[in-house]
Amino acid sequence: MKKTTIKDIARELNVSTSTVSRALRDSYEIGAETKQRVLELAQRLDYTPDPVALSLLSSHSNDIGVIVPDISNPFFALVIAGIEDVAFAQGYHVVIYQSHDNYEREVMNVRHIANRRKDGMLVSLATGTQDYAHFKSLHDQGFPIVFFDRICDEIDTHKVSVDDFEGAYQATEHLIKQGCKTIAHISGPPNLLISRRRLHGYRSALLDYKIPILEDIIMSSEYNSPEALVITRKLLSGSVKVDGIFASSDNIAIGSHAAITEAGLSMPHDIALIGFSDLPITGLLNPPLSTVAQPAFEMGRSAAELLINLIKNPKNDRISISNVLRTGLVVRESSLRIQ
Amino acid sequence: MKKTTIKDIARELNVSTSTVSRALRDSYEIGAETKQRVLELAQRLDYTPDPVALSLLSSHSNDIGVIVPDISNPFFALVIAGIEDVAFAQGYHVVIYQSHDNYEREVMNVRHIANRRKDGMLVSLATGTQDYAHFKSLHDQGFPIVFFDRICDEIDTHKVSVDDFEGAYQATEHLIKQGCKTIAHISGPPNLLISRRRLHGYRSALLDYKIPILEDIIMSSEYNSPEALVITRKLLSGSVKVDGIFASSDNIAIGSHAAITEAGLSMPHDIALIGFSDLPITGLLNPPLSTVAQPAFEMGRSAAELLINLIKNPKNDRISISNVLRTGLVVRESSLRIQ
DNA sequence: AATCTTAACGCAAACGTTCCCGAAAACGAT
DNA sequence: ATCGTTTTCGGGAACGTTTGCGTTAAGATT
Repeated sequence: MKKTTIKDIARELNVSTSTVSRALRDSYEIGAETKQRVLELAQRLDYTPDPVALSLLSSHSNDIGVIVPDISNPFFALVIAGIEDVAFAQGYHVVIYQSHDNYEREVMNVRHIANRRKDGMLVSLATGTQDYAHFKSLHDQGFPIVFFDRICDEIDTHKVSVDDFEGAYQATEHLIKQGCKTIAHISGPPNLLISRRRLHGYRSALLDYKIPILEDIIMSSEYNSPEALVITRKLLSGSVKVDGIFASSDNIAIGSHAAITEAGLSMPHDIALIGFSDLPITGLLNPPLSTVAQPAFEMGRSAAELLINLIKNPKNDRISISNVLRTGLVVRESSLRIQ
Repeated sequence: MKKTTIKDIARELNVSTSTVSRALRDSYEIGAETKQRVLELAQRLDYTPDPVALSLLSSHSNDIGVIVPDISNPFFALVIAGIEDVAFAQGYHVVIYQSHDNYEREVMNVRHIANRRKDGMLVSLATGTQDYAHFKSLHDQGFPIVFFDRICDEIDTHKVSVDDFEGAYQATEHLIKQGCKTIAHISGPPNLLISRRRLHGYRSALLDYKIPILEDIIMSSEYNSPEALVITRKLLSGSVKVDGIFASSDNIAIGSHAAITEAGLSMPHDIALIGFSDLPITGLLNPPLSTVAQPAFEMGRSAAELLINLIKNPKNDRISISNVLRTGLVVRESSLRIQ
């Protein structure tokens, strides 16, 4: 029971493969009767064109690659859902790759995507990536690339992100307005642009409200809960007594949440806590976690739209669009002191 | 700056493509000097063989496909990590597909995998799947398939799962030993084998301990938190007062956790709660969630090993291995009444 | 010197398609 | 009857590889 090919149909009908090919594509230069017979037999034999052969011939595959650090992060899972939403509608298939925040893996993923003739790629950078040559060379050859969330300034292509500065500013400002006097920040890895921008927003808010910035209570963690738990323990056992924490992501905030509870402190009374992203679980914590909503699904949609546009109009190479999505403050009990 | 092919090398060196091909594969029938020159130029031109052409020729791709309902479920993310672990080491690349618990999507994914000449596939079934024809026909043609976690009895191939019955039995028994008298169960979708097996374990435990089974407090939910939250609300507002809940998965338990907290009830005092899977977040909840540990990573490893073995030895078609992994009870505060 | 090995390489088919060029009928028009 | 037009189709190259088989020239064997 081998897969039926165009040749099988041709042989059976005593016509050439070119005729079959044309008939299947409903070409005008094939007679109505022949067309009919081909279509019928193709139907009966359950013929589907071979994507690999097509790929070899045309140098494209109708699938797009997506590289994310980690699919278990619900934020990325949601972005991917958004990507699939528009890609699917446009007939593209999306192939997911994980870098595991590892530079070498990212390079391998990029190679795989290019070698397999994917039509384009969407990428959110790995924490470890400092060198962008693997993207640069492809981009210079005209390969469509769009960055999202964890973007970089070094490559001139379309990007979609949120206003990290603004979101961080609002979160910090919110804590200030709730009466917090000593607000700590647990940042992400410093080489990630989003980490720096959120840190910047935090600093600016404190500055604007004339609150002294204490470097001792600005810590850094990877974007995951277990490490954030450890870091927060360290923060809480430090010499400075904090009454508010702005975490650079929800995963970090979840770790902090556990550390605060563990230390027997109450939220928001002893410490007000706010995260970043609005992951689905945050509302289910006890107390529910305040956060900055990030339109993950929409980000995926936008990135996919930009990419597909890039694929279909390679000429538009010149102008690079940077789509900056708006964030929204989501206040829940973990930071709500004043009703 | 096109990709360099074997032809480019051949032309440059005034040899035939076959010579280049053989030289690159270090064939004995190529002279030492020629081999040297080819290797050198290939190096300099950064030649890499085209996987698509190879695929067309040899009918395999060195990729394996993985279909899961939802990558944002940390359990599946962990399984995939396990799969990647062994696949990577054996030179295979894993391509991830999501069925979104939708039958049609699953069928599409299967088609895509078969059409792209993937070497094999690993699948955890979608909730909606009742018909297995799309797997059956491929399997009959000798295509390597291994099921994991959400397996089905209808297809005779390798499978990896945990002892759902045993895990559920232990969880229920644990609640009984903690003094719970009225234990509810929130099950998963009934057409999933794992749901039925866990339900069965629950029933058996109650039976063995001579506790009456109340059908009114056996509810069913999809495997996600938001729906479980709603279902649990309904359970709590019912006429039967429960003092223990065994949830069929951690995602369900997280929803129940939120509902219990929301209702002003305390865990484990008013209600003892236990889930299934031991997702990373469960330990960070307040109070921490008891659960049944499921060796997700190991499950992925085992499934991948079975699949790769199947790929490399197509003859072993006959005997189908069912690897049943052991579960482990993880007792945390949400169910710990007796110290 | 005639024949046999062996080493070293080229030809061409094959994988499944598409598509550019013809080319053979059929048909009117002159 | 001759000549352009359509209409309808086939041949073959191309995409990038691998591989079975044929070929050539040198060296070894008798």
